[in-house]
Amino acid sequence: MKNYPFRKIEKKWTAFWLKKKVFQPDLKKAKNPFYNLMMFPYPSAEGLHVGNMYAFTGSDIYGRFKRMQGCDVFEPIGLDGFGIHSENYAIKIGAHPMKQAKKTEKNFYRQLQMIGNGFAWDNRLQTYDPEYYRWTQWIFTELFKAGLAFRKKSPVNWCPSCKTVLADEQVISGKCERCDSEVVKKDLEQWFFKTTKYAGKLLDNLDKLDWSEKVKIAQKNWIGRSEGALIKFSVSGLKSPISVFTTRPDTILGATYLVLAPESAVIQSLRKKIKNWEEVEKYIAKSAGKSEAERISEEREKTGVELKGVKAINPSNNMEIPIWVSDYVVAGYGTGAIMAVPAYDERDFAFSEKFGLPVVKAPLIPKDQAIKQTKAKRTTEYRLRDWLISRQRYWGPPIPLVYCGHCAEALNNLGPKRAKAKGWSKGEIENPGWIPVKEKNLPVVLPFVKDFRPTGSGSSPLASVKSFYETPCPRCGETGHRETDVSDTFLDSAWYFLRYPSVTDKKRAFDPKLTKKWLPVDMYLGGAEHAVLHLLYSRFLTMALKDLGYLDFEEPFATFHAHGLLLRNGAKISKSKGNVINPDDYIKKFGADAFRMHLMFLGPLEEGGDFRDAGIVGITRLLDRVWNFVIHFKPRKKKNLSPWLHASIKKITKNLSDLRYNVAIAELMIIMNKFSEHPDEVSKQDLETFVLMLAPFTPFLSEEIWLILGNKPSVHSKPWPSYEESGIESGSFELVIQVNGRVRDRVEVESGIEAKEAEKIALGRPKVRAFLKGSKPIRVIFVEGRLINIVV
RNA sequence: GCCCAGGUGGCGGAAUGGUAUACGCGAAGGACUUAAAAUCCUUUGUUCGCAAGGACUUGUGGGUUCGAGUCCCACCCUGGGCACCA
Repeated sequence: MKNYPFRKIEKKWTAFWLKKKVFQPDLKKAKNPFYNLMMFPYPSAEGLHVGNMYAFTGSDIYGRFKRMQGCDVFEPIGLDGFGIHSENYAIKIGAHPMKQAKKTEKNFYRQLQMIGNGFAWDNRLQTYDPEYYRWTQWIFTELFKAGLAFRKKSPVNWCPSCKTVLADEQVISGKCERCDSEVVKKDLEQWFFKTTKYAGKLLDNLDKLDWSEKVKIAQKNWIGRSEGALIKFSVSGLKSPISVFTTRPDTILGATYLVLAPESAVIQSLRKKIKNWEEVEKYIAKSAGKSEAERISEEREKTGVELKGVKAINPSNNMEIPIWVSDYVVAGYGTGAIMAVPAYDERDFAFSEKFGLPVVKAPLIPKDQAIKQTKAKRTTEYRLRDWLISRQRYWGPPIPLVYCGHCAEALNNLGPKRAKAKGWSKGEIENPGWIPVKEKNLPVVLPFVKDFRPTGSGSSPLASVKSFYETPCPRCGETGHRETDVSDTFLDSAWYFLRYPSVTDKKRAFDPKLTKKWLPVDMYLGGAEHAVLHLLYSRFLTMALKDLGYLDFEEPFATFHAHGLLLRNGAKISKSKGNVINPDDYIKKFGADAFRMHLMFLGPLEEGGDFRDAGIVGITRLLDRVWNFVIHFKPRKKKNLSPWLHASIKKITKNLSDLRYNVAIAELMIIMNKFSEHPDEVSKQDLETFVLMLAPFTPFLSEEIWLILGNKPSVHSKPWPSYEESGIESGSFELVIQVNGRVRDRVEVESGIEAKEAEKIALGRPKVRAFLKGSKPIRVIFVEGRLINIVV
């Protein structure tokens, strides 16, 4: 038995496919478009991670399956090369990210070529390419003009190690998503995208999406809808009352004090009345300096200070109640103020215990009445925050806005109404002095800056490049000052799937005709870790672009499936554990086909798998057997498909649709085992059917043996084998005979036999008689084509 | 604490309420070989038995059912997500 010559074969077909553009659909003429998307990688200089290959292979198999089912499959790939990840790596090795990007790009595309995916190479894109980020910036200006991008000073997440602010979604359990450092709160003025505007839609649409359930649930929790009411508590001597948000207006009789978040503006307005102001101020300052982790690490031991000298009135019973400040109340949620009901809320109870406050178990009153009585307003609150989009870093698309003092003044003189009439955009009016760069002047090119490292000063390295920031105002032409922050990498990846079909379009971000034809994405496969990052941002951006009239759909991904985590010997794969797998080594040693198939055989794609080197020989054995069987194959007279194969086709087809590739591979092994047992009974059609079903898993080998069998390439554009239900039925089956639910005997019988006949056969069997011991059956259950159960 | 997913041989894992342990790895024995590798054949859940055959077995304990890995209840464990969001 020979080993199949994978090196030769893989080289040969890579060149052939490229030359013939087998996997490059005609995007304009395609009749049956199917957009098969996988999450594009962040290219690190270490090269393609085995986890990437696991995900890409899983996605590619599906794409190949759909292609054989008659779809024009579009399977693009690109590089998400802008951002902190690439930049931090460049810093580490002392290279410049701009130069480093070119190197990693070459290496990545080399590797992506090797793994045997059917990529549409003509449509690849890189987020750091000015031809790409030109349109990322255009999206920014469009959102800005529509009032969906705005500047705001607020306490934001700051990563001291990455020296930049981060979005809420990028803080994982109080730590930076990229470097794992503890994130602190800083009061800074930053750019945001108004994701909260779409909170309701982002949540409601989830029910309509065909997505992995766990991802939908993660998004649901992250958006976090709460139905409740705003209740006003008046404060003596204060004009405006304190408004609190509660989901439990029915508990209001038990509200014995109010609590304000330390950042609450209400505290400042009460300043003159507060007798212990110094103490209060000290507390506010102390909690401002705390990191998220610190607040949590104190084991939720409650802290706080009473605002002495001020009292609020509970509108339900007109009782005077004290007001406290405590950091257990979150500033950015609701109104940043709560009514504390220690009798019905654990957290309030803990606070009361600590400070000796009364716990009044007052009766509950019906919600509606409570709302009426207190003249409260029903509202819905979301946990979701606006997307903090600016970054004080170098390696990203410059935010395409210019600050102009003259325009700020002009706007002030005009007033908002006249400004609007004169054609000032919503964004310009709401963010005085900020003017978007005109479309024709995009991209704002990221200049080459020698010292690109983050400064830590709260501004990006671009802030020290005069030739960059000094620029004429796009509106009035006077000297303006460019925004020197760049945008979040996640903005690049929030729209890349829109760009793929239109990569060659120099005039628009995306061609309307191509977009209509190919989008939304038909099948998206990627990691569940992006549930509230990339997947949420993409949905937001699609909704925003739809409202701006650029798209006619509001959900970007019709179907999304999350693949599981690839482990190694039961442990997570990480550099620190030293168990990193380099796909290059395995491809060199076993071939891309064997490596692909091995990865897919480890377990169900959506559940992940445990990579063990030992197991790969099982796959190479199979492929060697297939190879030798084909090269020695001499078809006998028999031409038709063997009847037993119908059931196999059915199983494999179903398993591919369900992404249960491991089971499909097992079935392919069973077919090969049967071929080996009775080689003389294998018809040419049998073998070809097998090769067709093998093709999505082992594209190179399959193409070669397809040719050896006398067919023209490419096997990958041939129709998927069909089966007939009638072909699955055979003349007989094995009847299982149970006595009291336990299997006692089995016997081959004619298919289609009926209950009475089966009973007669069963009762005639000596084994069954032995178990019956002469007693008569009280009940007989017959399952057609399967079993008979005799109950005594 | 809350919300998901899961717990099946030595290991990865199969199983529309109907033959549990498919397929693969590993292991043991044999064939070929001077020998080894490769390959091929046989065996391989536990246990009692010389055997025929029996008993037990899908995290634990209950339940529904003629029949439960699968459905229901309670609990234990593992992995993931959220975490003072009122």
